[in-house]
Amino acid sequence: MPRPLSKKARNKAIEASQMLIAECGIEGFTMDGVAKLSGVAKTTLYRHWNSASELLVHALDCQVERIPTPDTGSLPGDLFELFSTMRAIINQPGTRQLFLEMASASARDPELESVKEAMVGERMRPIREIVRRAVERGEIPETDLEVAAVTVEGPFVARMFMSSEPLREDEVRAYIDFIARGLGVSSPIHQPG
Amino acid sequence: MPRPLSKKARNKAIEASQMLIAECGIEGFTMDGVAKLSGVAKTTLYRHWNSASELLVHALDCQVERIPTPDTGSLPGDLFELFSTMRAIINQPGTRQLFLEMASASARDPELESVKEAMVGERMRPIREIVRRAVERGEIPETDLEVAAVTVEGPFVARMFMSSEPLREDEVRAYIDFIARGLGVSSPIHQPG
Amino acid sequence: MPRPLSKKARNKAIEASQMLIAECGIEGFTMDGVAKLSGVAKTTLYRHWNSASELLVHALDCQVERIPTPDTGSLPGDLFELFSTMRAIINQPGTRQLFLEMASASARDPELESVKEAMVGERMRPIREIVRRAVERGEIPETDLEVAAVTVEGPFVARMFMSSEPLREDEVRAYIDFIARGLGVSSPIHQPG
Amino acid sequence: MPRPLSKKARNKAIEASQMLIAECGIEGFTMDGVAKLSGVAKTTLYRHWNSASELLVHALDCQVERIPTPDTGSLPGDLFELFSTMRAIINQPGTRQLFLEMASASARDPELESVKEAMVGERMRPIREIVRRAVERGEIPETDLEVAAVTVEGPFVARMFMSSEPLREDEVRAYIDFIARGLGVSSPIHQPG
DNA sequence: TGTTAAGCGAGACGGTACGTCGCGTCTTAAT
DNA sequence: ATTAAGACGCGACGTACCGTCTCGCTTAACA
Repeated sequence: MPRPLSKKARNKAIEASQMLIAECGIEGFTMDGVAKLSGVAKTTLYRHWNSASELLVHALDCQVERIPTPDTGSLPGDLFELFSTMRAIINQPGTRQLFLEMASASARDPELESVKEAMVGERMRPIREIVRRAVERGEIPETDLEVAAVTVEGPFVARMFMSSEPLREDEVRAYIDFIARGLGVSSPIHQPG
Repeated sequence: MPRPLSKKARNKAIEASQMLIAECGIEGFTMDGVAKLSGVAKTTLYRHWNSASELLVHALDCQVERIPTPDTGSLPGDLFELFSTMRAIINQPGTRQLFLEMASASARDPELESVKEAMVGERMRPIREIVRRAVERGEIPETDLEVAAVTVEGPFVARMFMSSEPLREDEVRAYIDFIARGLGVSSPIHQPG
Repeated sequence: MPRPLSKKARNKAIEASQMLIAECGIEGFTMDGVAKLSGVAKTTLYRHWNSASELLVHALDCQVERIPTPDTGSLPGDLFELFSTMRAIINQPGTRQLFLEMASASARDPELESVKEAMVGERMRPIREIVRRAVERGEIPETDLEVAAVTVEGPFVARMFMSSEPLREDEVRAYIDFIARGLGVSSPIHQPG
Repeated sequence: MPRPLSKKARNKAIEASQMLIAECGIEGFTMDGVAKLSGVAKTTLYRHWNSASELLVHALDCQVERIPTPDTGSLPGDLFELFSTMRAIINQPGTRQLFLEMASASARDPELESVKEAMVGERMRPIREIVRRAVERGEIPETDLEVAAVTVEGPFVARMFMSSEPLREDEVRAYIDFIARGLGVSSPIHQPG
């Protein structure tokens, strides 16, 4: 019966958060700052998000684009398509920070686990889908989808985790070659030179 | 010309820092905390390190475990050996969190980047060595060592990133199977079915 | 033409206010608290009273106990009777605190002055009456009733102000002896020694 | 060994508090306000005083002058002297508030009890002294000093408690007459018109 | 006997102050 | 002259009430 949490306040807050992050970096992100910049009262911010880092994560999350699941008919094709998109996104400023931020925040605060779950799930959904279809097509042997998803995304996650350098296309190709072989796919796409 | 900065204070501070990190995580690391725990005055801490994160970095840096590089004669054997050690380390309570926090902290604070680099590098060194030897033995075709290291590490990093469940041995085996195939190894240690 | 402000809500609010004050003191009195405890919406509270202190005042005002004026035929007898009742009230847990908080709150907030006036007035009325009758009986010389009331009340107020110890009966007797002499009464009820 | 709480900060804070109270009333007294006005950090304020009301009480306390103990040779004389001074002080703005504030604060917070004790004790010391000397001189019969002090100050405390009107000289005279008779002193000072 | 304007519950909202925590600097006394 | 101890200015944190607002729902007086 009462008013629901207003989308207006919510959006103003998120927008202000993103502006603040853009201007001052993650370091400069502040609840007081967001409140002042957005015109949304601090109290209200805390009504919508439980902590500063929760809003931070959310604001970053909203900046990251959704990835469509490609369907080229072959596993390597799908992977190449997917990771090309992914590469563009990962190389956007802030994306890497989002993932790392979120990972550590959720490790610290169990309440954030579900948020992370959703975010990670959303990002990893296409991979699972691609692998599932490849199995259905008989392109690769039956596998535990979960393990497969982890192995497929593995190199990308590791790369992101370890280096802040932008991901190059040739790296993507190399990873896909590797993954395809690992999954036992018949014809890798590898096109040298 | 007066007394130089004392090593005693320095060591007490580092030790206390490590204890604090172990107990409370990176989040719980505090100059006041270190001062109180170590008995070294805050003034002194700032004389030795210029900021909180500098000391944090240093303390973590001193803590990076040297993982011995196994040498069983076969790539899968080496990997299994290595990741068994790794698994023990990763499954220690707090390790996962430390890694994740490290990651996000370093994304925020460029000063931390160097330590993360060191921690990551230390983990990567044995992998590079193992792959290099496998190539020398003719067990696998020539590869870019850097890419290989990332692909090998990949599933483990991704697993750690995604799930807080302890890593099981059978998962390690599955990942190694996958990696071995991905690297083009002739005879994997373990055939499914 | 529409519906008038409902007495039901009004009464629930007042009752809840009194409960809140009884439990948490004036300090603990809160519009949110009253709303929650009474089930009356904050909106409604503000429709009935213009501010928190207005409701507080009203609730306290409704609570002022009517102390019966004793009539034993002698001034000391009347006083003893009156202050025995008073003693019982003052020694109730919370009463002292309520009075003191009332006093300071009214010093801060002029809106509360009127309630305090009411509370004080109600306490003074029997005293004035008792003294008036004593004068009529010729028991004591003519006096300014206002001054007399203050002097009679004096020791009890001061006692309450200074000490949180419960008021003992022998103290009451001592004060009454003193007061009776001060008022010039012929035969005190109680000779020391 | 470390720096003691600095008197400079302390004094600046008290002064600012008094200015704030003078300008905005007790209602307008605020820790943030004091911090801003004084240039003393809020943290430091809380290092010196445990709460806003503790500083408030202290600041008010510092505004109240110390009362010298008169020694005219007779009880009524001493009382008249004392209460004339007292009257001047009580009629100063803030004094009444101080007493009431302090009383309720100490009733609420046991930690303040000692502060109140000190303040009240300081104020009541002259009364006890005066009565003690009157007993020594044989001017009045032996009495329990504590009870005597309460009865003497009674009317004044009650007056202060009950009314915010300034205390008039004729009231003081009336109270002293009353007190003198109550204590059984031989020759009241009463000088009609 | 509807109609309808107001009362009502729930609680979100913009504010302001609270009291706490960590940072990095400073001051003091004691080695 | 370095140290231990810790006070200091700063500024963010997350919480508590305030008094206002916006919702649907209910209800009593009028038409």
